[in-house]
Amino acid sequence: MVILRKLPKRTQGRKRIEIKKLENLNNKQVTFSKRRSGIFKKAAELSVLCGAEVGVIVFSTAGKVFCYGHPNVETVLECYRSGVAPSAVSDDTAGDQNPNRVPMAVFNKEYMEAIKELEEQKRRVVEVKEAVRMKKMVMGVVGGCGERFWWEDESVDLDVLDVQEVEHYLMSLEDVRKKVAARLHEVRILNGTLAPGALPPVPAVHRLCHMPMMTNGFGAQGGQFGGGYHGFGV
Amino acid sequence: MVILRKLPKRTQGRKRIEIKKLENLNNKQVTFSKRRSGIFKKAAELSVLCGAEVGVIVFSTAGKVFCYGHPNVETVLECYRSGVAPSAVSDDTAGDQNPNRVPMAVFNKEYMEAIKELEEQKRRVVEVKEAVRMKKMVMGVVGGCGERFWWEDESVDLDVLDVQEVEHYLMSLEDVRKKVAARLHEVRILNGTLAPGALPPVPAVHRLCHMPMMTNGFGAQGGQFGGGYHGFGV
DNA sequence: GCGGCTATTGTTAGCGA
DNA sequence: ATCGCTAACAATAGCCG
Repeated sequence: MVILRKLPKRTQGRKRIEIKKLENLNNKQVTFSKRRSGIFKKAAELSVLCGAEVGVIVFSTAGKVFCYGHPNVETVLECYRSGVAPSAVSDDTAGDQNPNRVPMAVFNKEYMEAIKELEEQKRRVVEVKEAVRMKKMVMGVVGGCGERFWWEDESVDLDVLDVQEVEHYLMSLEDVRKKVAARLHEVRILNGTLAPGALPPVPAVHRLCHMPMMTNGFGAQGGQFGGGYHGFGV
Repeated sequence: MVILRKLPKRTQGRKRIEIKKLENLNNKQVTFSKRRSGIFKKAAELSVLCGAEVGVIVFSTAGKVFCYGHPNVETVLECYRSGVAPSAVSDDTAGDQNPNRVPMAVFNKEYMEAIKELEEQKRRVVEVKEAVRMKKMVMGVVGGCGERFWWEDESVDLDVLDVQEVEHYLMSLEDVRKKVAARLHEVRILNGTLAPGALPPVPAVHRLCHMPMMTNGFGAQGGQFGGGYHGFGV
């Protein structure tokens, strides 16, 4: 006969806590991390279950920002500011919902965006030129890719890539970054511009307020989920 | 002796559901309402427990907007947009954390803007093409660029290589990498490939900010929370 | 639409590595 | 800071008003 002995509890298990400021720093950080991802998960589920657009922004006391958004944070924020529902812009998965859902509005919205974009292009010409120059330079270290940066290639479509491919893509990106970083270091040293430890000043080259569009590659059109989650670290 | 009889179950209780688009309209609406308030409550708890600033925006498929924010939505959004850390101004509970975060906020703001711009380069290539095509169609005339776009012309001066430009692209590259990493993380979370509590592969974040508050409550029992919640139809 | 009701699933506090 | 574990707690699916 097998004797079953009650094993001593390995943990106390969850305990109820009051909803008040956590004083213990470590505890607070752990809780922040767990609950934050919990909220993001909930947000993702809500967007999938109900076809809702969701945007979540969280600032930690340490000053870090975390955000989640479906289809992506910027789109949701922009829609909030403009008062235009994201669904009117691109999402069309809800065909069963409201078939005659103001197609005109959709058209108008896209049209407006197209016009805006076109106008932006003019101002962007200068920047593109700079990009071309950069390409020439970077190709020296990265290896020629023809007329464009390889990451600008249309064939690079995140939606189609499976996880492994994305991982590879990631590593490649990191690799390129390192190479460029190395190249930059060389240039700076040669120029005597190098300032140890100093963060590079960002030229106020790009200042445009580009209207977020649903064509975003990180959005979710491809799969059943969309949504982007990211934080910005220094 | 008291005889306990098992009463017939009054309800089936909760049932597990798949996280996929709810087809039943009524069901979807109910779920949307319940889960939405659930998220708001979670957000409120997070802000109280961890002193975090949280902003949540939700669009229903019907086009209604609901939001919650601590201290309030606008503040959080403004913070996000500007990259300014309110915590540096008002709340100082985190003084032990990161004394030198204010100057970074300024840097981050410009950095973010620059990054956003580059992030869209890939998409823009396609858009530029379309824009040019549109122009041709609409105007019926075009200043011939041959097979290439004017901005691809070799005559573009390559001699001037500004270090700042290199730095800019370097940072942009890094960000692209982060974005991809974030996307991968998202896919993994939704696929269940990643543990629920897992954090993004990216050293997530930074943008500084912080500043508590809150006004109403959704889960705000006892007026312990502040935070603002409101929705408005479109 | 909202709120109440369970039975059940899902989340997470506390601990350790 | 993240990860796994586990028991306890909290959210909620499906119903009924």
